[in-house]
Amino acid sequence: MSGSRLSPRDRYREQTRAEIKEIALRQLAEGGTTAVALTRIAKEVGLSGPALYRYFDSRDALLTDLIRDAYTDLAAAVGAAADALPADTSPRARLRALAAACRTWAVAQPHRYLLIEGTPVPGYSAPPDTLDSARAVLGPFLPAFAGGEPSAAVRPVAEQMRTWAAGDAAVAEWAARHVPAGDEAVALAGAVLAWTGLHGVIGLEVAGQFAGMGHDGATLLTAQFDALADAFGLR
Amino acid sequence: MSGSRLSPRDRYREQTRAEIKEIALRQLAEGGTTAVALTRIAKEVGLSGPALYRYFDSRDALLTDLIRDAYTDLAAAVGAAADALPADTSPRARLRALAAACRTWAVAQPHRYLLIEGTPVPGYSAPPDTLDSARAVLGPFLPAFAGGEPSAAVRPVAEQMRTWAAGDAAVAEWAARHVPAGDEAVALAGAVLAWTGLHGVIGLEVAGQFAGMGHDGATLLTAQFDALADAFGLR
DNA sequence: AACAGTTGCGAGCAGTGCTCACAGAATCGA
DNA sequence: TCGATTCTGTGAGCACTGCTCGCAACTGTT
Repeated sequence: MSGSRLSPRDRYREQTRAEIKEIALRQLAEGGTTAVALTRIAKEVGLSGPALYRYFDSRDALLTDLIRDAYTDLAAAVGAAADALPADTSPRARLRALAAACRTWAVAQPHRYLLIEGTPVPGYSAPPDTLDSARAVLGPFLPAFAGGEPSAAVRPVAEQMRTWAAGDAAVAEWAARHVPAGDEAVALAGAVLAWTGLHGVIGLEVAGQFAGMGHDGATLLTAQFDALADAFGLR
Repeated sequence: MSGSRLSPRDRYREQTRAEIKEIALRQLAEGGTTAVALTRIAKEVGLSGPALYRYFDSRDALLTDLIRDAYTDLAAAVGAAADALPADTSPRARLRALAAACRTWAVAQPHRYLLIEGTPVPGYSAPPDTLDSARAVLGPFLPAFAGGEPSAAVRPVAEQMRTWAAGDAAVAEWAARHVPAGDEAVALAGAVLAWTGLHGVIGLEVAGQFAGMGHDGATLLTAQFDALADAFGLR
């Protein structure tokens, strides 16, 4: 109970865990989810098969850890982009910047984006903190929509958000932390539409669907978000 | 060389091929792509392991066939929805109807949507006719944007489409078939944005990301497409 | 020095995709 | 009708996967 916060044994343990995850990440980048093979990881790290199970309960546990890491990493990237903006940035410019940050992160490491937002792994069940992570990513988008005046097109969504926030305390608290009172429903609607807009462009681009076509994700994204800003009457 | 268009042998062959695909589809629905196991398919169809390779060159060949089927099926659904519309349908209503048809198809069989638009299978390379299939799905969207007047937000996309169509004859021909001359660039921009809009909502919904949240895909989709119609000045 | 906890290994099980050599049946040509 | 060719199916086998078990060794503490 005295002094040392981490025994040397635990230190070593964390180190090899990190090494395992690093190799797994490389395999993921090279061949997708199914290419993450415990046996090959073990061989590469200098261990032999079953020894890996001393560090991860199962292959799914490893992947879950990678998913969690990817989420927090993406949230950090978006958060950093938000913090880098001057205080007087227009909502429209803010949306553009955040969306671009999101896309840049995803395009730089497609496999990690596919890991968190792509096809769910066959049997896997999402870790409970996934919702929190998703909220952490979308949080910086919320204030951009505060004070927005939704057009007729997106007003039904805002209406739906109102009943959602009323029923889900965690969501209401999350919205309240980013947005002045009264604007929650509109901001939530904006965030959700930003989410789908992001995924629409990034998801297709990352999956390689734009390959050989004459359009790139960047202009599509800014167009999408400019249109979204228009729909919310943002300057 | 006379009469019969299909020898009894070929008939039987096509029949078992269909049976194999049917079972594969069921396995896909139950456990995702990785759950499609040739061995179990063989057992279920009453054959023994290697016999399946008389009908499909490899597991990838089977999946490719399923992908092709899903694409043509989706294209047929969208096409049918387009044909069912009265001639005087407004562009906005047309967009809504087509988007809804697309989503209905996807939500009814999520696994098949994930198969065509989800995470690419590890090593697999898309069949060359995938592009044609994607165009077949999006074709009915094109005429809705003819005569549209793109706002500043989406104008850059239209500009990009112009150079794209100029460089890709197949795309130009495809656009010309659905839209009067002169409107190609705008219509292409609309179609591509419709594509990303569709995938943004449907992809997330089908992947189960909306589970436990207070919003449903239908209102999100119509909102997205209403906003898109606004961005193109459609009535 | 003795004890417990941790870490690692080898063998083994069940499952996967896939290849091979071989046997039987269906089909076609003479 | 007979013979040859093609097609279809089988069992054995290879290499790989995730994962479990029992046993040995090594570490840190008492």
